[in-house]
Amino acid sequence: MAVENFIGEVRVRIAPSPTGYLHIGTARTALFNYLFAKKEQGSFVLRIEDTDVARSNYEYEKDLIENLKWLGIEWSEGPYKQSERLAIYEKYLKKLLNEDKAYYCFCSEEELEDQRQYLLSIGKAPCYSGKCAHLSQEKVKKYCIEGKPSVIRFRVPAKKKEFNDLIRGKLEFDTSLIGDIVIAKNLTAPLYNFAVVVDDFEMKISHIIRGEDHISNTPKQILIQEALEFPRPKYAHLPLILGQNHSKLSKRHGTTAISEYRKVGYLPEALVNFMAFLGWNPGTEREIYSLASLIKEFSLEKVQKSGAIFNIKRLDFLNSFYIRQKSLEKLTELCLPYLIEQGLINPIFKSEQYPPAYGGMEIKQSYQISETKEEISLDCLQKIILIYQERLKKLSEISELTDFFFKDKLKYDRSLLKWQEMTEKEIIKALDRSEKLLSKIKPEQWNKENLENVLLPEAENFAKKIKKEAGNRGYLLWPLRVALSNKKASASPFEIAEILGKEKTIKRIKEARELLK
RNA sequence: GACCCCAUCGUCUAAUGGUUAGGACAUCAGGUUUUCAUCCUGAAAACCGGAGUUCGACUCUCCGUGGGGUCGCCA
Repeated sequence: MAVENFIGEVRVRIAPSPTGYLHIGTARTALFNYLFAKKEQGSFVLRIEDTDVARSNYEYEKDLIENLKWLGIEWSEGPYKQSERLAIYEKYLKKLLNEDKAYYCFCSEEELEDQRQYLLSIGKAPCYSGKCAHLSQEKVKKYCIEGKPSVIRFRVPAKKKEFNDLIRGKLEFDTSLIGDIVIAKNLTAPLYNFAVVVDDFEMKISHIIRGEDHISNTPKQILIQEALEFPRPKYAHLPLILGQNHSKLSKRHGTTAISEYRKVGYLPEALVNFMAFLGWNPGTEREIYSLASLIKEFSLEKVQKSGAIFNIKRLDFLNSFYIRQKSLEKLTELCLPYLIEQGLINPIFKSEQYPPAYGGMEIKQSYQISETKEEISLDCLQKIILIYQERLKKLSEISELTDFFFKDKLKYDRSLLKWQEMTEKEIIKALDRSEKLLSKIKPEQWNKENLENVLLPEAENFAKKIKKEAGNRGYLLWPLRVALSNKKASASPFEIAEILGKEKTIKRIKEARELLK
C-alpha cells in the first residue's frame, strides 16, 4: 500500500476533545498513532481540541494527559491547545471570507431545525438551503451593524470527490449532498471541521489515523483543504470498537473510561496488548505483546476493516497473565494501595535516629493491621500477595481475597466448615486432630513444608478412619482451611498457616470449634 | 430516510484461487488439587445468501441480505 511510498517525515497526531474522560476508543486511536509514528520513526503530536468552550473542562484535559502517560503512550510534541491558537484560525477564516469561499449566514437555529426536519421527512439529505449564500454586501454589513446573530459557512463545491484510505482503499463521495457547512461561530470561535484542517496543515501532519466515525467528515475537510490550498495528508480510518450489541462502544455498554479500568486494577500492559488486538493483529499466532514489541510489528496493512467487539473476558485473561508475570516486589507495590483503601492495613512511619554523621534521621515506612494495630512487615505482606498472585484477575480483588489475614476474629456460618457429607461431630474431630498435630510443631519449624509433612499423611489416615475413604484429604483439610480463611475458596491451609503463624492458627482452630458447640 | 463503510467459530482473528478452514479468549469434559486458581490433555464451535469468473473459490466480480457509521452553531 501507499504507506511505504510516503516520502518525507511521518507526523501523526491524536486530537481528543476534553469533554469526557479518556475513552478506550480514543486511547486505542492514540495507541495506533503512537505505534505508527514509532515504527516509521516519525513524530506524534498531542493536540487538545477544546474549541467547544462550553463543554471543555480542565479536569478532563488532565485525565486525558495523565492516562495516556499511564498507558505509556508518549507524544513527542504538544500538548497544543486549540483555544490558544485562535489567531491562526482567524487568519484563515478571513482568507476564506475575502476570497468568497465562505460567507456569513444569519439564519436562526429554529429556522434551520425546521428545514432539517422537513428535508428528513421527505427522505432527502438534510443540508443547508443556501439561503444566505448570496446576500449582498450591503445587507451583510447592515445585519452585522444591527448585531444580528450569525455564523460563518463554507461554500461547499458540488462535485464528486474521492480519496484513498490506507485501510479501505478508494472512497467516493458526492459533495452536493453535504450543503454549505458552518465552520465557525464567529472569527474567534472556529468549529471542528475547520480547526482540524488548519491545525493538521500548520502542524504538518502527514497521516491522519482516526476512527471510522470520521469517514464522512473527510470529504468536508478535504474541500476546506483545497479551498485553502493545503496539501492533502494521507488518511487511515480505523474500525470502531463496538459494544456487546454491535453498536459503537458507549457508556451504556459499561465502563469506557481508561481511568476506571485503572482504578479497578487493570495493568497498562494488559490494556495496551488488548487494545492493539482490537482491529489489528500481527498475522502470526503470537498474542502477547508489549508496547515495545508492538512497535516492531505494527503496520497499517494489518489493520482490520470491520468493527471489533469489546470483550472484557479477554482483557481479564490478559490482565491476569500480566499480573502473573510481575515480580513479587512490583506486584506488592501495586496491591498495597487497595488494601489500604479498604482499610485493612495502614501505612505507618517510623523514624530512626542516627548520629548526625550518618545523616541524622531516617524515616522508614512500615504497615500495621488496621484492626489490631499490630505491625506487619513488608516481607509478610509479600508472602500474602504471592499466594494470591495466580488467582488475581484485577488488582482490586486482592482485598476481598486476603481480608482474613487482617482480621482479628472471623465471621462465617458453621455450615461452611463441612466437607462433603461430614457430620458436626466429625468436623470437631477433624479440627481437634489438626490442632493437636499443629501444636506439636515448634515455632521455629513453622513453615509450609513442615506443615505439609505433618498434615498430609494424617489427612490420608483421617479419611480412612472417618469414612473408610482413602485419599479424600478434604475431611481433615477443608475444615482447617475454612477455619483459617472463612472462605469457600482460598489458598491452601499450609500456605495460610505459615503466614498466620502458630499462635493465630491455633486460635482460629479453637474459634471454629467454639462455633460448633 | 439519504450517503458511506463492513461481513470466517459466541468473541478477537489466520488464510490473499487448491488447507482435514489454523490460533487465542470464552464454554464444556478429563487430569493434577481439600477448595479456588494455576498448569496439562481433549471436545464442541465459523466461511451471510444467490448468481457469475475459473479446471478449482472463504479468497475475484455483481446482486441481494444483514450489521454499523454519519447526517449539529459537538468533536
